[in-house]
Amino acid sequence: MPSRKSAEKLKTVRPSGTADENFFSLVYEVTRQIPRGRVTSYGAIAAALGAKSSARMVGWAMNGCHRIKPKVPAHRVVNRNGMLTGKFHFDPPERMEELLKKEGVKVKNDQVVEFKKLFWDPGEG
DNA sequence: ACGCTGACTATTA
DNA sequence: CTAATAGCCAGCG
Repeated sequence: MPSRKSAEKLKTVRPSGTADENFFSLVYEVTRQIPRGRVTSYGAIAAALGAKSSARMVGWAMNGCHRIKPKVPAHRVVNRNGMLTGKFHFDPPERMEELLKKEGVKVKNDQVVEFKKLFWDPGEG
């Protein structure tokens, strides 16, 4: 069973009943559903999971995105302004906008162009 | 165990 | 308009 799901094992799991690993898994899942050439925000994902107030946790979950099995397009996740705030967390920081541009998303000054138009809501998928 | 930090967001000044 | 503050919750010293 638990073969790869341990992706977010970076914390030992807490039986307290708080965020738990489920939240992390959901974040990764939703992030994977982002269509190519589209982007979304941390808050949108958090809200889709019922934790709109915990947008930070989404960002924190992204911390382990690179070690997950199915690659997670974290580059498609930006802040609510469309700014690539997490670009510095990528292997090479330039990788984020590089991938976005490759998918057809224009990036200017670390910010997604026409972000409002390219925005994808997890609930619509 | 306490406190700071952080890939966020909304509100208030 | 911009700047500062509060709320969120998990990880680390």
